[in-house]
Amino acid sequence: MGVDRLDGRLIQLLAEEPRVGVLEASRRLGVARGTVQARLDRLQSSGVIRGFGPEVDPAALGYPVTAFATLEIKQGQGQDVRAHLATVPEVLELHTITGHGDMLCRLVARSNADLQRVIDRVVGFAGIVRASTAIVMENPVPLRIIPLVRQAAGISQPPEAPPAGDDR
Amino acid sequence: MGVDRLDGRLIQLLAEEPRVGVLEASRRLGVARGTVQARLDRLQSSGVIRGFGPEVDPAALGYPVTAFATLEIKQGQGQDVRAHLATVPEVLELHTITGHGDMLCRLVARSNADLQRVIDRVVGFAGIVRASTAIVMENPVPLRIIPLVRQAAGISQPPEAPPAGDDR
DNA sequence: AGACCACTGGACGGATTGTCCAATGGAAAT
DNA sequence: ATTTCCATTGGACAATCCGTCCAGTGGTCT
Repeated sequence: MGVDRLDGRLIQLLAEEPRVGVLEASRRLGVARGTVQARLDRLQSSGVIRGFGPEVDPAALGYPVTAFATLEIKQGQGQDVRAHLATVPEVLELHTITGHGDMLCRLVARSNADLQRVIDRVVGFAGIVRASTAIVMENPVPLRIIPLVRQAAGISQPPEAPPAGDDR
Repeated sequence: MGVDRLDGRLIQLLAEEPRVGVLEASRRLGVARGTVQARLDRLQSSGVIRGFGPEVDPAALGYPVTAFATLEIKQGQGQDVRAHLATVPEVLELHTITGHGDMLCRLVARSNADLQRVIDRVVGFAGIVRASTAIVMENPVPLRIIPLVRQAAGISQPPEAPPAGDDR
């Protein structure tokens, strides 16, 4: 039910060079094309790989400001608040977290000033008791999954950060 | 610099059905193939579309628990802490946020018990003064970008929840 | 008017895809 | 040890798509 090394290497390859097709992948991995196709089908049908949708950069769309808002919800208003937040385009994701009816959402805005507008729209809804916002300044580690895939597949982590002489 | 309606529709189409090729997309959108190719090239070179990497589900890899941890960093230890967190596979993303040397990171773990191990590894590093963790219970709005793309492209939002008048 | 640019519709060869097949290998079960 | 099961291999096939040219058209800006 997990992923083995070949799966791991395949996912890694696809992540690094999404353009490679099944045929090219089979050459890179040193296995038959049919094997790669079978693995890919299995990875997708088993849900490990959800899909290959385009990764859009909010900043390039004109929304360079990202922020995380913690919302305190009034008891019993959860459903309504979720529905409300789902209608706000600037809300990129929403989680319910441990705590007294708390939620955490990721927001984007055109500018710091615009963020105020977004927040007003987000919290301008009955059921939201309080909100605290944290603006993102830097993103040292962008959303990634490869290191986890490698670990799950039993592939040793790449010598990226480790200082000393790397490739030689 | 932005995206127009055609760009928006193209991105939306690619997000809904990643399998469609350039040719099929041109048919769906009602434009010439060359146009789609030109738009795609522009969207990618301009950075709006970063790529088409596989979307991997951590849960399917055996990491069904997600959590957000807010870390308070000791002055001047930022770089070291970042390097440290970057080596932890379970750290899916890391942000520096407003506040006194605060950071916010997304973690995953094999179980609630395993989360303790992950947190210990994360905070087990000089420079991290304090950490508070919030476990994700539900994810009402999974990471999405289409609504924002539609807004940026000037496409009216889909009539999903609100059947009649918008927000009134 | 002229220049510029995006889009169109078409063409080309090369490459890839989805889908079959039989044969091989190893591992688990009997 | 023998059988069974399954993943992998290497090959084949037609159909399709890709990357890349091209000339013609329409709209827009100078």
